Amino acid sequence: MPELPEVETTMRGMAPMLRGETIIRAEARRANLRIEIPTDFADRLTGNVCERLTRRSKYILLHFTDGLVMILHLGMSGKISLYNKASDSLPEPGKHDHLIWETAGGLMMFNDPRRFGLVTFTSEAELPEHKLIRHLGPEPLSNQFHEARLAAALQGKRSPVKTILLDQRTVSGIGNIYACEILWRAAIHPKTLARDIRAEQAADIVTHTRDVLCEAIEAGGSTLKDYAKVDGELGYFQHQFKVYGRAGESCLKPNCGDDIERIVQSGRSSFYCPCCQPAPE
DNA sequence: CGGCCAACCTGTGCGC
DNA sequence: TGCGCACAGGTTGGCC
Repeated sequence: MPELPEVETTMRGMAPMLRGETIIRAEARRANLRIEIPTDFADRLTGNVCERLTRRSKYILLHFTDGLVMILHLGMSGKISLYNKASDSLPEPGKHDHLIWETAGGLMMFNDPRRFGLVTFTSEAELPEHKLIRHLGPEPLSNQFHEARLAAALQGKRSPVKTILLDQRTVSGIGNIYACEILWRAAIHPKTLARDIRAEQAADIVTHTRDVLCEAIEAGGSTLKDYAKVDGELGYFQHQFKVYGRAGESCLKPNCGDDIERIVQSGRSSFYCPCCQPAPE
């Protein structure tokens, strides 16, 4: 489900309830998600103090004072629910609430119907070389992601440019929705072969990647304000997409208005404007 | 190595 | 109302 902006928003939403707080109770309500849930899930967390939260690509990282790092991925359908003990009524966990952890002031649940999400542990020292982390490419909002780097990744590749953007080794955190949004903004057809992308187009992709992700994070941040008062469900927020999911509707570029089309590329939907993003020969 | 596809799961919405 | 199918925002292992 969530791509970088949703994961960032989720992490920011969790932080106030967790930062500097001791986990007083934790529970794993099933043995596995996409991978096995550590059997010592509750033991490793209980009594531990969460020092800070960070995000790497689509992974949320909880850093504890004893050097433990909890790696959380929301998969396709993962959500975090937050409950403030002072103001919210605490619910009974439902069918898809797989993980629960609690501080003095709050309770959090990880809900994931499709179970493509995961939770695992590592240590601060081993984190950079962790199997799930080490292959990840640059963060799209960091200065490690730039035109030359993208151009190098596109160089000579026969895959469509969209496939390269979805490859987390190229740049980490872009998913199907934002790949569509980026290519629409950059006026590049999703089927364009990576090797045919010109230098200025690569530069456009970098710019539009930053813009669209930043705008979405801002939109998520404003959603968060509404959540602050009530029982919160993090991991999903309504953002206005310009092209994703708009098949048959009008292109929103000024003076265009052509109908958005949907095609399938390696099993995933791509949405594009046939006028603004002309097909490669 | 490059590139494609199935597989992992459940839920939802649609056409008949 | 029920049934079957298509589809959903991620990742990875296996195959050619």
